[in-house]
Amino acid sequence: MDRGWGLTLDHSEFFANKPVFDRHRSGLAMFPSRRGESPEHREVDFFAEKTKKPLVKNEDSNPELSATIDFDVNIGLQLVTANTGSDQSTVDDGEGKDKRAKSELAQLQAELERMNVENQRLRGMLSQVSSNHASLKMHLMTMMQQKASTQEQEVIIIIILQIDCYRLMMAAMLIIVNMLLSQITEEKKKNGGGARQFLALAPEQSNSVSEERTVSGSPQNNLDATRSKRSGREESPESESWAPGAKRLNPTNANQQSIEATMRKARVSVRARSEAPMISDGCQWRKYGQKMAKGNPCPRAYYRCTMALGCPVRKQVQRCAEDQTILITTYEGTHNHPLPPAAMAMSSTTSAAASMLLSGSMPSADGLMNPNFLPRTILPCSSNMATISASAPFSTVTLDLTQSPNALQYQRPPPHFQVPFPISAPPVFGQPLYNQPKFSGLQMPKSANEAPQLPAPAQPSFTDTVSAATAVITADPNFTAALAAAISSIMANNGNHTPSSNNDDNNNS
DNA sequence: CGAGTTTGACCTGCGC
DNA sequence: GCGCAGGTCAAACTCG
Repeated sequence: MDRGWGLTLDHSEFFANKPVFDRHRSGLAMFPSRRGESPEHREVDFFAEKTKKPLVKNEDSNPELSATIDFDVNIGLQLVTANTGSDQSTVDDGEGKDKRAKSELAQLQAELERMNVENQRLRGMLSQVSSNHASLKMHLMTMMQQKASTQEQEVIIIIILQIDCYRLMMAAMLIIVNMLLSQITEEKKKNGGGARQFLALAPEQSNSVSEERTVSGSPQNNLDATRSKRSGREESPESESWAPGAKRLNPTNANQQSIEATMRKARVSVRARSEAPMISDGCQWRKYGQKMAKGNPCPRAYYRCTMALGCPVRKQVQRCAEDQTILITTYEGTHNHPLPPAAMAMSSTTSAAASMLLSGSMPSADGLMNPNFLPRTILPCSSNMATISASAPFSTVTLDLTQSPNALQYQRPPPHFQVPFPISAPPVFGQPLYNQPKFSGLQMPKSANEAPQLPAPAQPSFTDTVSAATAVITADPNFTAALAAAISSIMANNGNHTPSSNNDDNNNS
């Protein structure tokens, strides 16, 4: 069955005042599935109301600018990735299987062609957006420095930042298409059955494939069986999520556990400078072990979440061997309980990143999720800021928050490191940018009536300031989390068109 | 006394 | 099969 992938970037919702860390609300809101709407609503006019207005008075004189402003993007991909109709194939006889396999193959080929087309389109669009973005930005800055009033300057700053954000979101979409494309190509190479293997990765799918994989006596199963013998704790229902190798063959559990087994393999590593022994991420942790790791004089500490009984989330904390001021925190698993606001962003980031890896079908995702691709694609203008990388064999997404030289000077200096989570005021997408606490460095006015405090000569130049503000956004874990959550929402939407039945972690993140 | 930490032992996976 | 490294367990310990 086809499922609307919902890669529609609705302008009004994009600016809606919604927290972006709630995948049910904001994540989906950022990329709502609009299957019932008319085609014109599926189109994205990036700067429809905001920038087509004559905020820039002489835009007509700049063809590049006009081109940018009139840039329409239709990203309603209509990608077909689900296979609810073929779920019963595993119980069919051989002939039925053949027919079904051929049908699926044909479907995949058609899908591949469609995605190739979309991929090319998106690449072209991204290239055009990037190019136009640069010239528009330069043009705006020139204007601002020359003749704009202070109020216009304020508006221009916001426009510039929003343009940056749009561009980043578009890059993220391109990544998604690339990932799917890569997956399908890979599975096609492997031939027939692989298609369903890929499709089965999505949550709430039919159980046949996952069940097969779970039933097989994997080493993980043996491990868990052994552990269950050793410790009664692991046999509690809550603990089964942490022991993903299924002990029972209940189809739903088997499927869920198979997914969780994969999720468990996905890790999210956060690198941040901190003098504190552990970053404060809003969760309660209990240390359960410590080990000396090879090649690192600093011990690695093992923590598990104690906010709920049987919460499967664990984390490892270790200082970087090369630079011991850098604290590396690696998260694993998804919380099975409500989180305090302070913990939501990190949880959202980790679960979203895990979802990215999950839907990326590790082996085939290597080409796309290599350490260079994501940073350059998602954060082309701030590659030295927050970076995301994926590395084999542990499928780890790394958020590197350590290299944030100038821009982060504008943030408040953290006396005790804490990942900042102004949940009620998510950056970029929800509220006016100048209301964001992070923008204190910009010295923006609190309201439009106030005269903005222009940078004094002794302060950084305006160009620096805008770059800094942009960098702050992109380096902000909230932005990263928002972006990851958005991607994750799309992934989840792809695999499951009944959001109400989605994973529990959606409620928590 | 309960909750959290420490630490040595144990188990598993993996490379040789 | 063996040894190594990573990960986990659980008894002993500490602290409020």
